[in-house]
Amino acid sequence: MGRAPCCDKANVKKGPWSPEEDTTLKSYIETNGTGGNWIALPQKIGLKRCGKSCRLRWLNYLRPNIKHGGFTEEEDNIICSLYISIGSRWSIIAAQLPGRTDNDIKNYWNTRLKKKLLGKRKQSTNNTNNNSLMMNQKDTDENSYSNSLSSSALERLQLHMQLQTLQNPFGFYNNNLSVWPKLHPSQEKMIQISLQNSNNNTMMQLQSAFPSPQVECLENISNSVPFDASENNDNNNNNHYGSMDASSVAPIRGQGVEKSSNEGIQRLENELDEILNNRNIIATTMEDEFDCFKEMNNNGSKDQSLIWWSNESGDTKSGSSNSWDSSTNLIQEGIFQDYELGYGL
DNA sequence: AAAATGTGCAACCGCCGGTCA
DNA sequence: TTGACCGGCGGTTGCACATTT
Repeated sequence: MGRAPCCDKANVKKGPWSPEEDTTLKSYIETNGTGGNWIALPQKIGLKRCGKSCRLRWLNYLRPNIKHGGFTEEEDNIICSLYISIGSRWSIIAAQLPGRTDNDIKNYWNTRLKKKLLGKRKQSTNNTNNNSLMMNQKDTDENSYSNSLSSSALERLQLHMQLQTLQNPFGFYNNNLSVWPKLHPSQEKMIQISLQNSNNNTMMQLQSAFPSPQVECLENISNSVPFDASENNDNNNNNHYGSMDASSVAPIRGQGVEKSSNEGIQRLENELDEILNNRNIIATTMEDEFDCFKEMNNNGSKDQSLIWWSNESGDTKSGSSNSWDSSTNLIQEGIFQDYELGYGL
């Protein structure tokens, strides 16, 4: 049996809001607040709207200091960075961008930013390989691969690799540590835990598929340093969420989110296996994707686009701790903490 | 000029977790 | 402890407008 609807759908208005409705809602909330009950609010003020609809309208449009459009490159970078790190958790991403709503960022990502980074993939593939039967086979394989991997994970993997390629287009799997986006310690920990919980061949497979000092480093870590779960608790007590909205750091919920550590680890393992199994497909298609970066490279934006992936000081010895822009470092701590919590790690 | 196609974005939908009686 | 209610979230849809054919 389904859940009862939040309102009488037959008697509520849907669709675009009129200026009169906006005025009514805005003036009431500015004067009285929401009253702590969105469901009851429309009845109070005589709006034939669902409470949820009122809430959404207020949060996404009527609320003061809302910015629409005109995303800056810095905002682009933040969005990309966080998307790769935590996926489509728009509320958390929005919390890092004052004046932006999760809906706005989500739309911006889906309609522009994602295409900017990934969207030319198909076109470039076709241009480069017009008459190649092998490429037709490759495309088929790639599509199959794409379908098999969750779109979020796939996009993040692609972005990860494309950013790497941008910095060093002549060596996909070279051993230059500075090329690899450095992992946050918590990310390393996640990988470490997932590997500890899988068979010992997994790290060898990872190193084989993506040979890099970073993976090698992770291998060493996993062999020598047991993970101390209490560290997470310490982090929890230190308010590493920074300026993040308290509502944004609730445990992960919703579709596709694991409810136990075993499920989380299992998913990590599964996605890693799929990545490894399809390594060759990815490797051959990466070359077709070079021009995906040209747009990001224009206007001297390359450095800015990648500043949060590289160590500004030029120190390439550390594989983990200096990869994040200092202004958001504490916030990132919180984000990954949240990520860990979401995976039950 | 008209039709087809693409794009951007506001709004809706359904699910989930927290709260409280 | 349980279940209803509510807020919040991410995914998706639908429509207006822009661009291309």
